Amino acid sequence: MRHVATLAGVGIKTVSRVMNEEAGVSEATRTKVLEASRQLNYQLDVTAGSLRRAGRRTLSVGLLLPSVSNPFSGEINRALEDALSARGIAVFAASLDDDPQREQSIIAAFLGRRVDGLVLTPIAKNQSYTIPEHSRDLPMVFIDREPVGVDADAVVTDNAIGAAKAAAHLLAHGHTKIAYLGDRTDIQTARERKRGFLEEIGRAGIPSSSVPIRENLHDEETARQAAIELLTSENPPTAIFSSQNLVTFGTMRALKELGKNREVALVGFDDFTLADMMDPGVTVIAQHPDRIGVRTAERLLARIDGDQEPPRTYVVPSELIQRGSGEIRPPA
Amino acid sequence: MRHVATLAGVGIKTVSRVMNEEAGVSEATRTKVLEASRQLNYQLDVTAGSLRRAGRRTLSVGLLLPSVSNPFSGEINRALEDALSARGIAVFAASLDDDPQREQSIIAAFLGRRVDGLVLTPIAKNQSYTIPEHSRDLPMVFIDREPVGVDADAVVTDNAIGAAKAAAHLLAHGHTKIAYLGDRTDIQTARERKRGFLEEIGRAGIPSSSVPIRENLHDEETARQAAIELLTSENPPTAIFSSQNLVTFGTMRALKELGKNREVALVGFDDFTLADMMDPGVTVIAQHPDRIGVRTAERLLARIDGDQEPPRTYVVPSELIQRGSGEIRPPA
DNA sequence: ATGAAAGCGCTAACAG
DNA sequence: CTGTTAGCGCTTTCAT
Repeated sequence: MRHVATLAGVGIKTVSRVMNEEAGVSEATRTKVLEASRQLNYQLDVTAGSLRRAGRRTLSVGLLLPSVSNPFSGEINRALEDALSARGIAVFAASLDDDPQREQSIIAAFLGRRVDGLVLTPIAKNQSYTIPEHSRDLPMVFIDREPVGVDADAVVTDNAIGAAKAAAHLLAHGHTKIAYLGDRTDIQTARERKRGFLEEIGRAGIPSSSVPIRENLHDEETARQAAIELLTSENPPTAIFSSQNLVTFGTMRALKELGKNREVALVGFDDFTLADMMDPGVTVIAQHPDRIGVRTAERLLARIDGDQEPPRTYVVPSELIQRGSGEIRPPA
Repeated sequence: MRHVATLAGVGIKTVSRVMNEEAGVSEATRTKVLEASRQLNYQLDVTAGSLRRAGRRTLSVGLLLPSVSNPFSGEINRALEDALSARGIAVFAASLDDDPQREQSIIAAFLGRRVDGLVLTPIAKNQSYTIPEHSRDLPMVFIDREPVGVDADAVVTDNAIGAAKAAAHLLAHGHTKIAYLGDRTDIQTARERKRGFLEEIGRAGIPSSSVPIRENLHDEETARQAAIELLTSENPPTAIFSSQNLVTFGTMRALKELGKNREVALVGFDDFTLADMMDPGVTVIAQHPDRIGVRTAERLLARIDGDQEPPRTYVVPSELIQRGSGEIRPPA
């Protein structure tokens, strides 16, 4: 920057003004500076500037995801990127893998980079989210989980309502024996989905004690086994609601293996690629990770910009997508 | 840091040494400093340090992807994260969307953050990759594309060999009329795949002029239409090789619509989730984005560490995965 | 409209 | 083994 100033024959502060597009520079000097910086291939150093910038803004935020390779996370990452890059904010993403220790060190690493904000997406099992005391005033938005011990915004899917929609849909198609296949009970969203599902079943006058429930299914294989057990029991369900993608996949496998994929109805929570290409197409309660990401970005930016409203939780509605599997009727 | 030094009753440099785990600090003072930093919730500022650090390392790298929401990109991103975080290096990822303008501004943004290296993943159509002259000596690794105009390492899949394997597989199952459905011809990898495919066909003594070829298919819908045209022509192919995921999806749709999914063989380039759940399971030439990512990280770190070897291209082998669709035999 | 000086938090270089 | 000084590239503050 000094070099540019010298070459342009102006003070260093003028160069700073031009590079930051601040007002109060005559068009003539602006041109001079721009020309000089072009000649020298000069590029403003964002990080160096952060050292003195008001509020020490680094123009970067940290994003904690289950894994950057997970499709749901990817969508959120992308939506966030789009919203934040428009403001010149870059995002550091990191994968948690449900490992509390990893979580700690990632948060520490992000704090060490003085990020302007944090987005936390603990969709899976992880319980901790121990934000260091001293960074409680860092702008933060939680996704899919109500923050505990921190005052912060959250953006969540209407898990209970979505699950209730699934139940209502199956009930409307004549099912009365609908099984619930769920994720680990220590996951808040899983509990919400179960609650919504059972409440809707209850509203239909069906005692929840008669609902086949299998929980703590954490991967395709355990889900598949649970589904097979259910489906081969003496009084098998005529429909299944699966609370999460991997559980849905496992259930699909079980149905196919047993040749029941066209007999037993299935509604899964969470959409996935090629769901419409399955046999039959899989009816799902779709979340909208893109909208979640957009809303998250909006809240994070508001907080970064000094919004002092009391934190609240924003709900992004889910959507029932009919593709065939959820419209199968029970045998007469 | 000054505060910590004062509290611990030591010089600021000693604190720096402790925080950076440098040698030459007595255990006693080390403990004192650590205790003080704990009391003050002190966390080393990585970016501030970069200002004076040898080589001005920012301990961050930039990653340009087609889109962070694309599964292939996600895998690479993840592998990179794992390898780099072990060295305390954080990664900025950004999505290109095949937009050369966006590419330019992202590179500029990364340079403005003084990243220690760049990984460029231009899997798709994008042609430009105009790296500014002055950053030619920045450590850089290209993925899936030989760098043009820059001396840099590249990590690629064995596209031609993989495609040849697909052709050989179909030939071995008795097919002689195998169609090629390909992506845009301005994409290097697409050309490579076509070449490998046709060469293998040629080796079998089949004139390439008799091979039905449809190219410049850039999404599911155009691929679907092309496949339908081919399959409803007077002399339809008995097998199809699709050069890329979206093309494979479109082809699958076409086959299903025409009720030919169990008659016409299909091998797709690139693996995808639930490929085994299709009817029939889809045989693919799988790439290994994780291995690509690992190798990329290894090269990037080597360059960052000063490796001066002449740049070269590293090939990661693809793998044929049989799932049913590729093992369909032609009608007798 | 422009610039000079100070200093952000840190590390390199050099003392001691 | 430890500390002092200088200065990285920038923005703030305050002059002019």
